[in-house]
Amino acid sequence: MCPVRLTMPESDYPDIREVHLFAEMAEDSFEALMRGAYVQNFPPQIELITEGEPSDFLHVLLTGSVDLVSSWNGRETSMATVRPISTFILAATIRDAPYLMSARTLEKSRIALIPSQDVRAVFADDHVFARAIVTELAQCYRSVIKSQKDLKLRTSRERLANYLLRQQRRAGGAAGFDLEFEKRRLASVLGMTPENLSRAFKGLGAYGVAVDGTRITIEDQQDLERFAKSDPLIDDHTT
Amino acid sequence: MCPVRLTMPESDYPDIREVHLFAEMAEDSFEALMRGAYVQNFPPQIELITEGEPSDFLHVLLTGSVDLVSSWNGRETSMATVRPISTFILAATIRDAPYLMSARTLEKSRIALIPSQDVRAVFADDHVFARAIVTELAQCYRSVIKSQKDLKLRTSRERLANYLLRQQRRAGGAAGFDLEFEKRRLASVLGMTPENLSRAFKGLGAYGVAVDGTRITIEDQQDLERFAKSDPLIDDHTT
DNA sequence: ATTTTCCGTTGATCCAAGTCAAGTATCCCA
DNA sequence: TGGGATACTTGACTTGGATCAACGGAAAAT
Repeated sequence: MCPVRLTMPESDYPDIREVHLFAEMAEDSFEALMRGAYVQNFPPQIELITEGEPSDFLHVLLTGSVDLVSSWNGRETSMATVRPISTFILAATIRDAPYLMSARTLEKSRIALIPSQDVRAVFADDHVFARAIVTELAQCYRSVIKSQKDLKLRTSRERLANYLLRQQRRAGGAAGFDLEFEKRRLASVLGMTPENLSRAFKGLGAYGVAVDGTRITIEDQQDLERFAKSDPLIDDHTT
Repeated sequence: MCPVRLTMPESDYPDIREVHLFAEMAEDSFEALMRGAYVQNFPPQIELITEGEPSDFLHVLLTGSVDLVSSWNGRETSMATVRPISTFILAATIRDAPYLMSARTLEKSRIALIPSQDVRAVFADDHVFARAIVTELAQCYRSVIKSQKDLKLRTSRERLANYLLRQQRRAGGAAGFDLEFEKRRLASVLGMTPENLSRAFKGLGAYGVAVDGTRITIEDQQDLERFAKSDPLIDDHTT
């Protein structure tokens, strides 16, 4: 059960380099970051960081998946899911402020930990890295705004319809595809209860959505699109 | 009715310098920014920028107030209210991406417009400015996350209770204070209808909240706080 | 002063979504 | 292979919040 801690093997460097944040930076700044970094393997369902605690490391998810959740007054909600390869809790690292979300592994995950102070030091040194951080943060900001609009402007059924279309696209665009995670978490991400998600799926049956376990088939693409009314200013998470 | 456009008078420099974003940067970078900048006076209820359009200027609100709203499928919601002196739509400027929100003056407002390309140019040149942008963006990001948690984890009455406590604090902490804007917009900010806001206020009467027009009096501070269960990870917008 | 307009409140009703409870399916593991 | 979790679904019910319509009051306009 106990995670194994080791210094970063150089074989991981290329993977990390692929992340936007580190792609363009100078080689020696990159190595300065990597020197202080660790890699750890975590089992599923481990709480990596806890809401409210101070942030000491920038995390880079190499393999596996991580759920970012927040809670208040006994309620809990899933804010986002992190997939490889990408960083998380960059904003807390930068501001040296407490985490606003807890992070929990969903499956066995391999995660690189870069000391926050190193990130800040290299930031001051390397223009290109600074620029990348700004771009990344602006991107994160815009993503949350989109998700906020989704929440405030749409009903749960509309959110699900748009989610399915986005997921379909990510899966390659075919009529049939699989959900990327279990329904209870999908419900939480979409801001509803599992029971309601079931009913929302059923409600979308009228627009040609067929569900079999985690397998989704969109039988009438146009009909669903007409219902969903996707909008790049909400649903396109690449800009 | 027509806004008057003029190059930035130097008398405005000190005001803008006060904004975190510009406070620490080198004098000549600051002046490089100001040289290309304009100041305009706008009447109330003018749409300054429109959701979906490309972003050409970073805006700095000098006096007045601006509402940031988003809409979809005929519905509209208020995402935030900007108060002087602060910038808005920084993320769109940085990413050179379309606005995700429209901006509309609420009252007569004086606004500085800094060409986005100048911001990006000075950014590359001035470490300190780059650092300030990162800090600002991280702050914005964390603000939206907090607001997202507020929305997903609380009922409308709980959101109102916490809003009142925040507003009370901002107004100096006395038991009596004024709402900073009209109720219909407050409703939209809190993600509910005006009718429901009325009822939420009435519901908070049981916890010692008295309402007279825009004047709020918190008669039993402890009782309201017990109900609101404020949490710095949601309600403290300074970290 | 009187009309107009707009904001806020209230009541009645409706709809979406959460809750509770039970039942089914599936997967894991002994 | 047979429990025993656990996830998912379904139904009945409750609740929160939206909608619609009407009304009161204050400010602006005539």
